[in-house]
Amino acid sequence: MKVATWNVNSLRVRLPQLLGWLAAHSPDAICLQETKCEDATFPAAELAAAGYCSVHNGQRTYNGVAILSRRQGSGVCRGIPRFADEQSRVIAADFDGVRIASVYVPNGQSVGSEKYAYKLRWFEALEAWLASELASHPRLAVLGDFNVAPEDRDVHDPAAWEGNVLFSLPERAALARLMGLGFADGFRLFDQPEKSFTWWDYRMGAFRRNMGLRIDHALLSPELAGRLVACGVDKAHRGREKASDHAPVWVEVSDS
DNA sequence: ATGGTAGAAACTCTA
Repeated sequence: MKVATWNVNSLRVRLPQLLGWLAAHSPDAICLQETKCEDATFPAAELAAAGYCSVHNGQRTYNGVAILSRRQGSGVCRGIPRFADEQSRVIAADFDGVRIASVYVPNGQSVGSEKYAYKLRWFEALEAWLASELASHPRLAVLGDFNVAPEDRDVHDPAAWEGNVLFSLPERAALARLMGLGFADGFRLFDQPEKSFTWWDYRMGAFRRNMGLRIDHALLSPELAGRLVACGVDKAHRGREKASDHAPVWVEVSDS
């Protein structure tokens, strides 16, 4: 079973690239973030024509998460239960005995801002929810844009980023606590190229200079981690025309 | 030096 995650930065703008990626990689499921559209304008028909079912938690202009899948999901959950949030940042569903969650953690804007405080509160709610999800779903995969680089090696220039949003210690601690529930970082279960990132700013020629951060992650419950056979980043996408500022990340889980 | 670019939407916000 191949599962991917991709912050598409507008689904309608990125639909041609998404359809191309699905045709080339044929994932069983893909988690999307920043669809930036309401459910009413979600391109379900075009995706169905490409062979994918979809579930969406959308909103106008900002945010928006979805899961596309070869087979129909069940038990769809929109948002973090019992956490009041006007922003559409979570959707989860069951696919052939695997619980998949697509998450879009708040960016946080800048350390000390109101949006940063919201990000830290949001992480606490996510952690509490995922603790109960882990207890009820042994095969749980949480994929998405976490907007946090976990370690120095996940940042092109850790000294320059130290203390900045996406790499500040409170954010890294929040992600570490969440991982402490028992999740594995799928990317680090395998040898990876040095300076592997998943996001590069559109500005200042950041991609050309590989000035990136690894902030998109695939977290696996212990049972799924034990079945993981590969994980990678499709960096090639980021160099193409009309690319998202994020590259797709994918994991391959053994079916047996 | 607080820049630069992309997207949605509506003359500005978010990332």
